[in-house]
Amino acid sequence: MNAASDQARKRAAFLRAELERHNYRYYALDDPEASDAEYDGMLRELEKIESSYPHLRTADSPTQRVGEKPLRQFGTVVHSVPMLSLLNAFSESELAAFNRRISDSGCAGNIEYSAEPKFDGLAVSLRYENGEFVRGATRGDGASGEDVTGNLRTVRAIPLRLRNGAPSIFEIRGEVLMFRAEFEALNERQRVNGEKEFVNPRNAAAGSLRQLDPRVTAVRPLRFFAYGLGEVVGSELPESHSAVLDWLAELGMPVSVERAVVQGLDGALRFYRSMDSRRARLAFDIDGVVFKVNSLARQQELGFVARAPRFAIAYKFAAEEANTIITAIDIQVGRTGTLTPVARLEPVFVGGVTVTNATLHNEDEIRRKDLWAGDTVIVRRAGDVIPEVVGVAKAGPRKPADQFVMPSECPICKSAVIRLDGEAAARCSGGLFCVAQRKQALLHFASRRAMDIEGLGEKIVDQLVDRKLADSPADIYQLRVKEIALLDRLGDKSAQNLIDSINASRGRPLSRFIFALGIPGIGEEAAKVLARHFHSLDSLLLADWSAIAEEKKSNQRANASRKRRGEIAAPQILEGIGPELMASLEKFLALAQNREIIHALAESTKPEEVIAGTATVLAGKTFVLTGTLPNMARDQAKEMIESLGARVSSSVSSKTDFVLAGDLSGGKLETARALGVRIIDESGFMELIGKIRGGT
DNA sequence: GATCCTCGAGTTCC
DNA sequence: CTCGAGGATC
Repeated sequence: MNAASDQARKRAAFLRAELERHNYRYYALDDPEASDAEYDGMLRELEKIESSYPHLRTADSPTQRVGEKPLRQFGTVVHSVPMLSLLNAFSESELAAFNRRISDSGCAGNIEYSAEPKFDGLAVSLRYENGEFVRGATRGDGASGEDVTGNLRTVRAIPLRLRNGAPSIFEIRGEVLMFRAEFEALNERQRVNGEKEFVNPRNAAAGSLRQLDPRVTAVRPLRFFAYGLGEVVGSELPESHSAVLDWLAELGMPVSVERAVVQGLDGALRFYRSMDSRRARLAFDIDGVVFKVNSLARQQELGFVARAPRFAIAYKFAAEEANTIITAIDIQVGRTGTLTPVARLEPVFVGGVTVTNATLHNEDEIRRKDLWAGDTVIVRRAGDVIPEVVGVAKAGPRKPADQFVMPSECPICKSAVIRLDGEAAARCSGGLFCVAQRKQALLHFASRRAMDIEGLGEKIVDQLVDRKLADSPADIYQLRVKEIALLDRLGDKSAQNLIDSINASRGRPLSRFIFALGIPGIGEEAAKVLARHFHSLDSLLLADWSAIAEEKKSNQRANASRKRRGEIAAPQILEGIGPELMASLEKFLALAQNREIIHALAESTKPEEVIAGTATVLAGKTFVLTGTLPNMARDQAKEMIESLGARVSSSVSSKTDFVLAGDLSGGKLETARALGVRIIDESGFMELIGKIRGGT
């Protein structure tokens, strides 16, 4: 090796070490030593050396952070140790309950917790082999995520090489996020370049990390903080979680300086309050704090529930509230003619998004909260998603016209508005005469759970109805490519796609067809019951409702006496369909207009009739689903359960046999725990059905 | 007649 | 997700 090359090698090694040291000071210690210009100077010098002596270029060189070639799509990484989710607490009493559960499991005195802020970013896993960063992945469903190594390589807060003493295999779990100030600056650049701005730092971080082109990620100001470990080979673990964090910091990982060790519930509450009050002054968004039992030995004893550790909890901050002005209270007309008042709001940024509309449910609700147009109101995002008007912060001018009055005629079709005694909702009496109801009926017909016609959304339905191309669902099947292609923003290609999906919807199961008709009170469940009972559309149309009502009554009486004698009850006729729903069916099916539509639809769609015969492996069991399952869609799970003869219900009660949980928190789980209902996760479910199938 | 359980309907934003 | 109302049950 010649002298020049040897010198270059030394210089390159020096520059690399210096650059990583500056990254460390900047991102991990928040104590920069070099100026940006000095840093850039060193980086350019290193690039020059590496281009003159390509063999000196190493994978962990800071020059490799600029971003590789764009990918077609991300690969999948199976996490060697699953990335779990956390139990949540939303109130002091829930946190106290968590603390009590830990004490009750045999822990005398105050429990020591490691406390950290809960970053509002994206969880990722970083894998280091012999100290070198080799792979990074998103959390995904916890079991496997997307391979975003190329993107994470560009994040300067993530060391490409750990300091000496790193275990041979070392997986670090942490959060990728964006600082608020850097997010603002990014948005400013986006604005200047005429590109789309991001709503909040979280979305910006998520969007940047999921870029297929790492060169884009490279110019986004992403940060990283570590908070835990995955797979570790080649080293003993420290005794406590706080020691793990200290260890990560020593190895050069950014770890939040806000971390602390607290004693017992009181200490935890103090930490929570202090973070809550300092929240606005932090450089980044947090949505709560996380407490973990500090002793790793105790953690191991406590183990896991479903997919969350029992030793940790996220105590979330109360939903953020904001004040804004109601500019107007409008009326929306639903599928069944329900008139729903909606508050139009002066756009306000709350809970991470800009809110402009909020439902006010009904007239009584408006009276109860005493809302007038022009009032300044408090808005929050209830249950994390749906905007809710909490109440009046300051009354507006309140001119007589500002008070909400439910109109006496439908704002769309001018038909009379009727509010039945004891009902909360006011309804337009126009039926299919009302354009709004016709449009909603079409949308419902095409919706995913009904006939599932992809591409037939609001925009298209509006135009089809306004241009008199379709009045009822039956007309959809008569549409021609030529007609659709004339609609705004639709060419021949999209028109053909729409026709294809309309054709694909022919022959759907009878239950979907019945549901799609949109008979008041007949939802998915009732539609299934009807399909199973009548088997065909013809027999449903011929049904003699008063006879069925009679038969049902006598069946119920017979069952009651069987029960008294301790016998097993016979299956109930049309279970869940009582007098009201029968009346609704009778009325709907008697209308000549509806019958015409149904006959025309039956002609073009030929719904698949139901052949009797049911599986019974899980007969009589009731399941409730909650959260997202790692490997199957909710609907899939539901179908599977039903095909095995069990029922899927939407809320947990003492009659529930199993709660199949994907996530680890939420009302359904709380109820299930309180009632002692068995909670299983996806793998538990697979085991269960395997066992039952195998055992019978 | 009361109570518990379930389902249906409406809803927001990206 | 939440509310309200219908249905089942005692």
